[in-house]
Amino acid sequence: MADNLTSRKQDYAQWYNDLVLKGGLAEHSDVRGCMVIKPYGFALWENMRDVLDKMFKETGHQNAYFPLFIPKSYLSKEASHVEGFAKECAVVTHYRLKNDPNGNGVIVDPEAKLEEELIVRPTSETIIWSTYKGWIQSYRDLPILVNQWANVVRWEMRTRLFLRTAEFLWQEGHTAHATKEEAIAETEQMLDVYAKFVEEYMALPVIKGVKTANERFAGAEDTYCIEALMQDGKALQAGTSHFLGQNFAKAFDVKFADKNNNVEYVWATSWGVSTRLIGALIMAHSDDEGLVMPPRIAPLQVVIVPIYNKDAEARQKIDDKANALVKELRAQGIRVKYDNDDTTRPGWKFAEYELRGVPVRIALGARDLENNVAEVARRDEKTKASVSLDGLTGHVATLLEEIQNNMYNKALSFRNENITKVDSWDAFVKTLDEKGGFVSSHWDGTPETEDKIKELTKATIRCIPLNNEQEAGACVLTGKPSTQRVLFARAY
RNA sequence: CGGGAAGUAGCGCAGGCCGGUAGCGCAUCUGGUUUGGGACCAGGGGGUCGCAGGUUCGAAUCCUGUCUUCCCGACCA
Repeated sequence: MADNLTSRKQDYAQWYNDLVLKGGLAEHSDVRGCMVIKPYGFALWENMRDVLDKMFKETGHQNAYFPLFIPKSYLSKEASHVEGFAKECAVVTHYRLKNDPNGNGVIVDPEAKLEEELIVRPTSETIIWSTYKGWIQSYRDLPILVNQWANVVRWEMRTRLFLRTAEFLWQEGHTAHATKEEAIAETEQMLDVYAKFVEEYMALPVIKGVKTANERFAGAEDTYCIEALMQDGKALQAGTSHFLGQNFAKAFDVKFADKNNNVEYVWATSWGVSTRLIGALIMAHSDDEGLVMPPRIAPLQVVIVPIYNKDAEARQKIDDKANALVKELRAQGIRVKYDNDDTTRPGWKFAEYELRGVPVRIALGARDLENNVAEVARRDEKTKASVSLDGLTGHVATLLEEIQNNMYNKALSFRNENITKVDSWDAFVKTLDEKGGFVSSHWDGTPETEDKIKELTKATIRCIPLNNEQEAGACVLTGKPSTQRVLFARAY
């Protein structure tokens, strides 16, 4: 059914919006560019957050919390950093309101102007490095491996639910190291953590790579990224991990004495993923019937729907069996709900849980009980099967894993089919226009050529894949010599 | 910030050109019948038509301003 959903073919952007809104994940707030994440959407984020948080801790990190506000002057201490963020910062200029003498509610009290204006963090490198200065004197204070879960604000011109909002939730890891090698290893390790999370939990294959100078984080020496492909053929950066060199240590004068009593600047990394991942999840897996959640992070993994009839006794039997199933499934750690709300009918519930992307649905009626079976439907393939009630719990647990794998494999084939090697300019443009996806082409290595290609095609270099095959070739635009292919795509 | 579209009941929309007591579908509430893919019958409730001015005897409708949202661009996680 879902006759009120826009199809992907009709209007991909509208389809995405419909899913977010009608799937109950989020809605627009009264504040421009900001969204309300609804309980179902937040449950998804919590699941993602919990898995990531565990992975961070397993790799030796601790959580901390730094302020929302950053003194304006801090941002300007690192030149390229300020250049990257200055245009999108919200600024706090006053600390008090007062009653409008003209009776129009409240106004900003002009006498409460801040001596130094505060910016609302667009990211926290500056406040954190000014803090780290006080934490680090000796090599024995290193490394510092800290993460924070926070909200940040970037005043975007144009926003889209989850993909780009003025305020968003994320985590930002900020680490400090004694050596360059150790910092680079940390950067790579966290990229691997992200890739593992996105692939194994979100069922979304990614390409690990390095950004070109144009696409690099403001203030980084190197930006590593994971890039994913959406169903409309556009790429989406799913996470980034930055090797910051000594840029912030120098900007904030953070030095340490090494074992030989030499004073050196500290090496830094930062890395983050945001609620944008939810946008990636939606656009990679969902279909024209609604959301499709990967079981491992789905807020609800299984829903049981009773098929009642007039017979009160039969109804009681269904309830009893369903409640027993819930108990068994919960004991297996499966997130399950028994929806015996009698104000909606089964067909309505089927459509509703499809829209919300619940991986497995179990329907249970009097007829099933007589035959000792249940109807088990899987969301990813939209198939139904009659399954014996004996051992149903085990069946469901296996099915959830199968759905997880199937979703990953589907996304992987799609991704692989949409990486196209292209060696001529005409084919490059044609591939972008007609097929989309990643275009693997030679590039002469200059920012000028990258800019020119972006201007002509709107495609950017998404990344230079890690462990990229070296191969002599000619730049797709300029014909100048090149040593490797890079991945171009139009991107979110 | 440029181009386009739109704001009328919780949601989706009609009405607007041609000013005259605000309507439809869904949802909601009550009662009943139902329940294997978004049930049916009967009855009920819900609106200062985004906001602020103006024109007019009278404005959802005409005029001016303003705010918000969506789409397409520029910018970006």
